[in-house]
Amino acid sequence: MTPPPAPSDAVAIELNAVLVALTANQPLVLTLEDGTLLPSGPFATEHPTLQSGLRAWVERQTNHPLGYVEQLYTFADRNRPGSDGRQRVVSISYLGLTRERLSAGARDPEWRSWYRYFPWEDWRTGPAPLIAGTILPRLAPWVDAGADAGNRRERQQRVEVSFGDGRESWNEDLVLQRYELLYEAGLVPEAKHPAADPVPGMPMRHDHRRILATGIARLRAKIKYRPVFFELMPPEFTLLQLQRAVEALAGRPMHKQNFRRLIDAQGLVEPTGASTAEARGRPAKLFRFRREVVLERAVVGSKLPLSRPI
Amino acid sequence: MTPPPAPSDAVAIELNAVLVALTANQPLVLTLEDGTLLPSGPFATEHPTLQSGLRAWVERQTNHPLGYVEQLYTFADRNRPGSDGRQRVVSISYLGLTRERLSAGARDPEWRSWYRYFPWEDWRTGPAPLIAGTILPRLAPWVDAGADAGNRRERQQRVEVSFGDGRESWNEDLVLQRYELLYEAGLVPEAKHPAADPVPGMPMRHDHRRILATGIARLRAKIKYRPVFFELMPPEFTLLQLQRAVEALAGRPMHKQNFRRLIDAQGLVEPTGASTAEARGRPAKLFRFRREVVLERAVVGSKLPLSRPI
DNA sequence: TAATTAATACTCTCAATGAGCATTAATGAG
DNA sequence: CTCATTAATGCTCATTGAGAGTATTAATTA
Repeated sequence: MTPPPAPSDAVAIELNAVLVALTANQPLVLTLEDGTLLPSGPFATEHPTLQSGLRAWVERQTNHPLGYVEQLYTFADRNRPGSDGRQRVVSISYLGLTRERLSAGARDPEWRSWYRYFPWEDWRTGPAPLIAGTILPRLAPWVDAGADAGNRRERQQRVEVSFGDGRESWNEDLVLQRYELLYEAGLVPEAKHPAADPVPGMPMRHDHRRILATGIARLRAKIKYRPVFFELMPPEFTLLQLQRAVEALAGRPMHKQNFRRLIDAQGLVEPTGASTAEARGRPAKLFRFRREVVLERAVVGSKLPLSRPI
Repeated sequence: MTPPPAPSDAVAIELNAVLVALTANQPLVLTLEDGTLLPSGPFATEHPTLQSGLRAWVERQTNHPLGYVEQLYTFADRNRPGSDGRQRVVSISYLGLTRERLSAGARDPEWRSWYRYFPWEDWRTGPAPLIAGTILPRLAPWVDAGADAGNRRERQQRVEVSFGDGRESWNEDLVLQRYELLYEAGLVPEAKHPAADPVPGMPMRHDHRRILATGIARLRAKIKYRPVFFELMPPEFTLLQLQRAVEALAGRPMHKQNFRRLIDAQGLVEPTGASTAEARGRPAKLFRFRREVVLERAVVGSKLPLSRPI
């Protein structure tokens, strides 16, 4: 029962990073090689911890501090191609939020909107037409191709939960489930037996688009109970800019008055006193985040009918 | 910018498991070596994925299927003792839920209540007296020993967020934060410079108590939006047994009527028709879970002021 | 038949959420 | 100077869910 840990066969540790920034209301992710790869590199042994290794490596590359880092997932499911099959790759992926972007217009590395990879995830101007127009019709034959009635029912249910009906009942957190569904149905080029005519959305090499989906899903879930979007904003910003930023991440439009009510109720920001003089109309007041509240906001809501302890 | 992945120096992959079961309203965790270790073992290269490796290994040991598996965290922060310092250990930890327990009364492996390791986490019969009686008084000097006023304020805030005032405002999800706070304050034996007289609660070797805290925290958070406690219950159970099970995990008492209202509203269970004939009074009806709803229940609630997409 | 245990039936309050309508404020273009 | 333009506010309203409490009914066994 207690097998003493022994060295495995040859193993390479690889770090993958989903680095997110925001510019002009677009959620950006750092990519390499013409947008086909996420930044990744070997884990250098001189670093005491994985996070410090990642942080050092990213900051050296981008010349900007990494505001927030969070581990995403560890995969160990593939072998290094070209090796004799015993060289296993363990890839540990991270989500990182950063405020500034690298040299603009660079070709490699390049910041790209994540909606280029997941066009069906952008519901900011209403339901993504891609879903009702293309995805649901393409998924229908896959549902019908289920082995038996039970399998078909299960597939149907998965489609409904992930994509809804294409017009309402959209859950923006299910980014990974949606990608995996399309993968299984062979509708993305990365699939094992891809359809000749995949669904729109740029693919990536290896499992990098899957890792990106994991990162987006994690971030979308996180902003609901922790104000991590702090790390993506400039030091001063208007409330409308903040709203647009959250909308860019969540992929959904928000109700302006309610958004302000919420931000206000949580005491997340304070006015700097200054205003913008952007365009024609009334200038917007500038705000900054109140760093102090970050700690307080560790509180989360519960969905269980708790009793007050006696 | 794109360093080609290369094999690291010698690396050993180790799997750690937090295996949870429930008996007699106690949340149990599988331990080894007189309760000082979590089950762990090397990652065998013949397994295609990490999860299948863990699953196979656990099921071989316990002769019971593993109902639910979830990755917890990957640590790579220590070196194998006795090696030349280049042999790095990457430990990947998992949470697993299982329905049945291994041979009862066995000494090793042994199922133990997790509240032996974290006695302050059990608020089922009211605030854990340990907190107001011992922990808060012992943390006070640590707060006062902060380097400067700002540091002291930050420490004070961390104590308040993690432990509340010891009587109310308890957030049961912050298991890991609380353990880490005690660790930093030197109040657990595992700390780097432990106090001569640590706080009650059984320690573990290496960082295993930390991993256990991570698992408990994850499970407590999860049951609020996904009915994973399915996997811990016998095939048939009464609603009161179910309530006691959830209370055991959450470490808090619940309001009976509201608990039933919630279970009912979600359509999680259906009556089997049978009843128990346990003790004196009215027998309780037996229920079973409706497996069908697991998929549907992927829906989560949002805390952002979303607008209905146009 | 009474004690015992489990299960129900309701009610009430409070806070949060999603939504809508209307109005005020401060600019720059002309 | 005034007017279109953009941003910000002020309110109201309905609905829902959570937390809590009181009282009553049901089915057993000692």
